[in-house]
Formats: sequence, C-alpha cells, structure tokens
Amino acid sequence: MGAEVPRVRAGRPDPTRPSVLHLDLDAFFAAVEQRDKPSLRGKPVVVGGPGGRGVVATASYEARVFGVGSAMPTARARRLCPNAAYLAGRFEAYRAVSEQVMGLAHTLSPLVEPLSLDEAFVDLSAVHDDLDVERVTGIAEGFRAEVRARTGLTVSVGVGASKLVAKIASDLRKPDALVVVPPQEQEALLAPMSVRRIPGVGAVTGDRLVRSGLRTIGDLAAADEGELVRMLGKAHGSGLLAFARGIDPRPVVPEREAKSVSAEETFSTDLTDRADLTERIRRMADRVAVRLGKAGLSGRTITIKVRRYDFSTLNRSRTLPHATSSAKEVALHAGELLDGVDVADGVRLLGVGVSGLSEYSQIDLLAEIEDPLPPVEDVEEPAGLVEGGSPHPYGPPASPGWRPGQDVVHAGFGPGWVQGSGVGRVTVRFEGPHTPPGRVRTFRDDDPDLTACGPPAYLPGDA
DNA sequence: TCTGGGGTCCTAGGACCC
DNA sequence: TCTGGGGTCCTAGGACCC
Repeated sequence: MGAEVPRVRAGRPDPTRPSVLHLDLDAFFAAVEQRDKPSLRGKPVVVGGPGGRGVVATASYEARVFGVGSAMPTARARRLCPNAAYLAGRFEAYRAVSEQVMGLAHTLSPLVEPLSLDEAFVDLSAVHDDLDVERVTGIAEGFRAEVRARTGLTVSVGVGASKLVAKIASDLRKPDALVVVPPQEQEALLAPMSVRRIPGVGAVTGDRLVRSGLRTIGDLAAADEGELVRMLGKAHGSGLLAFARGIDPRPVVPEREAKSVSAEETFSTDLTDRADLTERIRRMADRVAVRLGKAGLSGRTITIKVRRYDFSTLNRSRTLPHATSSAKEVALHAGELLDGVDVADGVRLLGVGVSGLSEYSQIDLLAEIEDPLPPVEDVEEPAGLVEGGSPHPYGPPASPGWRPGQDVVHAGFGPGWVQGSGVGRVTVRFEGPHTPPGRVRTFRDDDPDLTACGPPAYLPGDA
C-alpha cells in the first residue's frame, strides 16, 4: 500500500505488452444464488424470466450439462432440465456484488471500464510500465484470489496486449481460469479460431463470413478489405479485418456517458386494447423519467418500440426542440407515437426510451417547479381497462406476488427464500449464505408473518 | 424451441442549408 | 434554368452485446 499517487496514462494499449485485463465472473447470477442458497450448491440453477415468455439469463454449470444456456426460452430449458431450480433473479444482490468486484478491480488500476454487472476491462499500464507475462500473472492471480475471498465467487481473467485478446482469453478456459496471452504468441493463438470468437461477429455476420469461405480468424486476416467492406459495410468490414490481424487500438475508457434510457415490457399475452397500451406507456414513461431524474439527465428524442404478435419490431421516434425529463411529457409524445401504429393484430412488447441526452436543463427545473405533483392519471384508474376479470390489470398483484428466489423473512422462522408459490400458498426454504442447507415450510401467501426483505449479508472468510 | 430487458453502434435515405 | 457537392440533422431499421 504505497502512498504514491499512481500515474494515469489513458490511451491506446502498447501492442508489445500484456497490459489489458478482462475479468468475467463465472455464471454470475447463478453463482450468487448458489452462494446465498446452500441447498442449491452443486445443483442446476437457472436464473431468468420465469414466465411463459421468459428467457434464461444465466445457467449454472450444472444446468449447462443438460444443454441449458443463456438466451434460451425458459420453456425449453424446463424441458431439457426439469429438475433445475428456476429463479427470477435478485438484481439488488447482483448489483451489490458487482460493485464489490469493480471496487477490487480499482485497486489494480484506476482505468476500469465495466461492460456489464459481471465484466470489465482494466488497463494495467496506467500504473505499471514494466509489464511482462510473469508480473501480470501474479497481479491477475492475486486479484482472482481476492475476489474469491471477499465475495465467495470465481472470476475468469484474460490478459493480452489489447481488449480483443484479453476478452477472447478470459473465455478460453472458463470457469475459474486465468489465461495470459504473450503478445508474440497472439497471432498463432487467434489464427485457427472460429470468426465467431470475435466480439461483434454474431449469427448473421458469422454466417455471411462462413458462406464466403472465411471460417477462421486466419482466413479473415488474409481476406481482401474491399470485399469485406462490400459485404459488411465500412466500419464493420475494416474493423473486423484489423481485429483479425491483431490490431485493436481501442483504449480502456472508464466512465462512459449514457446515450439513452429506456424501459420495455413483454406481456404474457398479446395486447390489442389501445387504452390499455396507452396506460402501459404512461407507466413506462414514469420509470424512464425517474431514472433520468436520478441521473440528472434529460433528452430531446422520445422513442417507442413496438413488437408485434409475429415478433416483427418497429420503432417510432420524435425529436423535440428542447430536452425533457418530465414523465408527463415523455408519456404524451410516446402516446402520440403509438397512435400512429396499428395494434389490431396484437402487441407483444412495448417500450419507451429517451435519447439525445444532456445534463439536466434549466427548462426542466422550471417545469418541475410548475408541476411538482405525480401524474394525475392515477386518480382516474378506468375500470373499463380490466382484462380477463383480473382485479390487477396493470401488473402483478402487490400482496402475494412472490417471485421464486426472492429473499424473505418470517417472524418465527427467520430469513429464507421463496422456493415456489401458487394456489394461495408460498413455499419458503429457511437458510442463508452461512447456514447448512435449510428446511422447507409452506404458508398462506398472505401470511402476515412473512415479509419481503433485502439480500442477506455475505461475510468474507466464512465461506 | 419460439424467442427478456437494458443498452451500443452502424447504415441509409431524405430534408435542408450553404 | 438546371445541376452539384458537402455537411448536419432526423428517422427507421438492424446487428450485436451481456
């Protein structure tokens, strides 16, 4: 713990030194669940949308054996692995662990660029100028041990001379692995790999390349630039060629500014009622406005997204002469945009977004003063919008609404988590990160002794 | 098998201006 | 009277990422 202030040198990585580190927490959401729920350790766990239209966010390695993977419809996962625990996800808990890990990354270097809750790049050259494979291996192993000790989770790490190589490397021997790629071995490592390993080459681009006879990164490196640009466009074509040749000058950039804020929802069944859709738009506009407000941002462009019954998706947008973060104003424009869309055949998903962001403007502050009250529409909850006779037309009911995996506490039995619910009952397993696997008990789903709570504390050194 | 929710970046065409 | 090129802004769509 030296007292010297580290010298920060942001910029393009030195292609001759392994100075870029990519960290990737293993099966992150599922791993946090197994950590906090002892009865699930060593068992298949699937985190994702549990409903009929949900998809898998993360599957534990035990579930992957059955063929369950990310982005797969949950319905299919259930067929492949009926005995897995299917959990809705606890983002509050994931966010807390993520912040902890990003904090540990900051002890390596101030140049940390998070990509998501479970991934980040770190530029080590900001604090070390004599990096070689040996030194960087020590640094990375120290970091991995620290993450495990403090959070109980394993993290895979890749190190290379660029973001591209670091990212590919971290994926190579997952889980719980460190892969350091010496710059002079980089070309030989990349050449035989599938083009699909390159971040940015997805299903469509991958197929296009393979159909042109470009199967490996080596094939791509030898390709003609003009041909690639014709096939994939200017930016993508020349960018991929550079990547394939090991050229990636992208710097590690901490603190990137948000470009848009949005909310969207897929309905459990398609909606056709315009008044109903307008009400949903209003609620999503509220959520977006709250998040804009918290971030001190406002934006000029309002966008709606409509996914139809057949999964075709369209966007409609409108740019205002001024920036706004007012829920009312966002809802107004979003509603007018929706008026121009045919919804008769059924809407599967609806979304509202704001882009063209800037720091909170004076106009918004004035608007806030003139109109400080929450939307008046709350007063006139129209009875005519109730669908299917449900008393809760606009979302899950407030009181039962137990979600699988949710943290709860019972007045008599203490802390636990919801294992399942339905037909007026809720099943709770009473255990926590530092207890042995716990017992299950069933309650009425409106039992006043049972309340939702925040994630359990994880105490380092106890695992 | 039937496809979430939150984003980023790129492309292309048309309007408009100089 | 008819032809131009460049730049910027806006809208729409699409690929991709975790």
